[in-house]
Amino acid sequence: MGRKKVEIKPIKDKNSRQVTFSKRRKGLLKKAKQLSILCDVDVAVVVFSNHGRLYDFSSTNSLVEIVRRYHNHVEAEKEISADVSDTEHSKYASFMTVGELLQTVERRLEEPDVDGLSVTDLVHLENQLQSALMQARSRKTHLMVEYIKSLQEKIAMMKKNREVNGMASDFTNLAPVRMICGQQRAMLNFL
Amino acid sequence: MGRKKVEIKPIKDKNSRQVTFSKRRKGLLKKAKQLSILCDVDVAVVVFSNHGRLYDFSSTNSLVEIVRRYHNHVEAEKEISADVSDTEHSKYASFMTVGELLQTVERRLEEPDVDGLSVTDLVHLENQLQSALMQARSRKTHLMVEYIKSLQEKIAMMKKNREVNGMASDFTNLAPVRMICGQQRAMLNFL
DNA sequence: CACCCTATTTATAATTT
DNA sequence: TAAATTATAAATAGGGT
Repeated sequence: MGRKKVEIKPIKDKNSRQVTFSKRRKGLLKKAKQLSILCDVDVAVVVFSNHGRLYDFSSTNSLVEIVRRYHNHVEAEKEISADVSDTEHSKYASFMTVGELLQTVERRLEEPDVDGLSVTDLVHLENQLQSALMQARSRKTHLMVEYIKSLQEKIAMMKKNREVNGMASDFTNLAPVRMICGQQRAMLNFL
Repeated sequence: MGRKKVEIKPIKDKNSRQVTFSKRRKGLLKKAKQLSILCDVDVAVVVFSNHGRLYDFSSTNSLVEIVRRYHNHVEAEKEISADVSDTEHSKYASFMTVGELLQTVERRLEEPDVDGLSVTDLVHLENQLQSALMQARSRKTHLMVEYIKSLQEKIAMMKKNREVNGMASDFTNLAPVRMICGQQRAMLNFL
């Protein structure tokens, strides 16, 4: 809607792209606000300029709230049938290790290219780093669970030895050692 | 842009509100797509109808990705000065317990009101439930850490007793029991 | 509801300042 | 280089099916 019809394809000219971005971004956020008011619904819009700047609108106080609802929605729809950690693991198993990742980053940052890294490159790197974070998040629960298991085993062995030696123990009436496994573990990961 | 100018205020008539919602939602998502293509930027839009249906657009594969970037952005801007778990705790300390919450929900759901709960009520309940989830999330790390500590203490005591009785032990050369505290704990919560 | 129709308003591309 | 203007394209309100 302007002096002439424009095709919806990437605008090459850097300058007019910036102008269009500014105008249409403003328009989009305005429309979002109108929709939320007119129809009494929750709307969130997030825009990342390719220079990393963030523009957003949210009908509720914080966008985080809508994001949470989105997550709930998505999570609720994917069956919680399988072990969450296993799912996550297979999903991210093919990514680089954190070590490899850091090496890649360092290598890239040393490249003496004209303008350094392209936006596309940076986006790719960011995604790789994010994947590594996902791995870490998944492994957190795994490691804690394993550590707990090893401690439980130690205790079991010590108790056994003690019994063999026929000694009274103050520890037998402590709360029973519950194993953490399966569903419980999936729950921990989910949280 | 229609037969007459409309004020931007909640549409009372249920029917025309639904029609407007449908039209403008479609328009908003279209604009979002155009912006992302024309200006080569990442855009995400999320709309929740007040009947809980979700409509969204994302320029990348998954909206989750943009959400992650949003979180990164926000997290990067708030100083990570204080202990994460303490921050979360104080932030949600005043909310109801999960038990109280469930009672409230049950009570509300039994109300024989005209149309049951109002949208506003449901949104409020949802937020309360979400807050409870946040509490749970924060407590997960806390509980696991406490459990680990108790196991470590048990082991320490057993070792001590054993030494008093002058008995040789296979366990003294096991990996030393490391305490999880402070920064490590904040890190676990963050992940 | 999900379309069509079309008078009008709104958004915005090109142009000027 | 950005801000204001203007001519035109696009979105959509209200009405019908």
